[in-house]
Amino acid sequence: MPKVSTDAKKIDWLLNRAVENVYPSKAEVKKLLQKGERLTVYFGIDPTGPTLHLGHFINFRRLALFQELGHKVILLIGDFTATIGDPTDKAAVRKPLTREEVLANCKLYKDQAAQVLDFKGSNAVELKFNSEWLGKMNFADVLDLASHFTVQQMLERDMFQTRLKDGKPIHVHEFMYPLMQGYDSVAMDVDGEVGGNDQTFNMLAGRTLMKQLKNKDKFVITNELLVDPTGKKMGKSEGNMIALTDAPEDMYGKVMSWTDGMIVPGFRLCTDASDEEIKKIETAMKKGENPMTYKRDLAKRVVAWLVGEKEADQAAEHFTNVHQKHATPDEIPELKVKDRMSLVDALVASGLCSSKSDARRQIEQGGVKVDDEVVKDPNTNVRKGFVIQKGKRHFVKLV
RNA sequence: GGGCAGAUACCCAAGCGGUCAACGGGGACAGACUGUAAAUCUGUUGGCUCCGGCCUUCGAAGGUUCGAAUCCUUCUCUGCCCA
Repeated sequence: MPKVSTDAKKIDWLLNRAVENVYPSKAEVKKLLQKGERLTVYFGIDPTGPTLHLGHFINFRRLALFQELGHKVILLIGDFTATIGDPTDKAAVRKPLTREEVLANCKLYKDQAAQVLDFKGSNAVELKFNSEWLGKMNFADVLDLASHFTVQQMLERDMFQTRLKDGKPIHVHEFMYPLMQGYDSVAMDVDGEVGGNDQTFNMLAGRTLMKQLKNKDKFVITNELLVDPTGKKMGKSEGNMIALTDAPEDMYGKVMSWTDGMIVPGFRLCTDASDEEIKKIETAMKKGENPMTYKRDLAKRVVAWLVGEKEADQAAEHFTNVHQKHATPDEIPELKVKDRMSLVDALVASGLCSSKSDARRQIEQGGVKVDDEVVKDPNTNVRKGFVIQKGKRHFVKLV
């Protein structure tokens, strides 16, 4: 049995760094952690996509620290839940995945998570699947679970309210999701859970069930979400959420494309920078210092964290060359061609443009370069050896 | 079960017999500018084209009409109200 540490600094970090809320309260959880008893904490992943992303890793950071302190950490794969479809944060119903899809997605998670969590040793992170208990429940069990909540409680959720207001459908099975997630806590008999702020409702359902079924006060720590504080752009644009399978240059680039307002939250959520350091950055930018410098620093740290130092350096260099100096990148995608073909066809064949019409438009608007020269005639022909560029950052070489 | 509304491009959302490939917003792409792929401004955003046009789209299938996203019928799905 690993020894449990009560390191004040670490506990402080756990409860404050990038934390949105702590239930029942920071003070109580702090007291609990200071007792030095070994606790069980978990984080649930909804296996709807094939890869983990930055959002998961933000939670892993907190888990890793729990692990470091000697607590038992469970990584739960919501393989059962994913077949139902989680309504969280979606205006519409998410379509359920098939079992096969879910299992395929799960496959790589462990490897990806191993980047920051320890799956070996005496205090290894335990991987669990909620189909283990949820798959065994019968209708009577489900009814019993459901009896612990009221429809009004379910409807409290923001997004249900929104949908009601907008006249959008709310399906009955969507009420089941918090129940299932809540029951996970009971089945694993955990002491606490961490998760994104957007999961608060589901996690609190677990608290309710835990109290009623096991008379246990499960704690919940919710993370800040990585969004622009002005709320302007990020809410829905998870499009530039960084996936673990992204190339390091892409990760770097995605951070650079975050709005300036995300720099400070980014440091708080994704780096080990001390609070003082972050404060300094904040004031410096307020005084008018170029945010780009800090964003580049952040981008590099994020890549280093997710992939490695070396890759981070390379990604930074790549960015300087391609985006700031506008140099042609060293490695550009290649397209095999017979000999000569029309520029339009080449653009479509390489995937740079989605259709011939699109290609023509791009050319006519001056968005296409061949061997560094803007080409405005859509009837231009190209042949082997030419480098075609669309916009600032899309290249293809004909070979 | 009854009544009433609705289904439009990637998303939201106008249009309600011809001038509709379909207003506007978001997103995306491009251009200018810059501090970067930020912000701002501008343009583009169904497909094909011998650049004359041609073809396919407005929940589905039929119908009326010289002509339909627009009118009619049936069907599917959704919301609201009543029971």
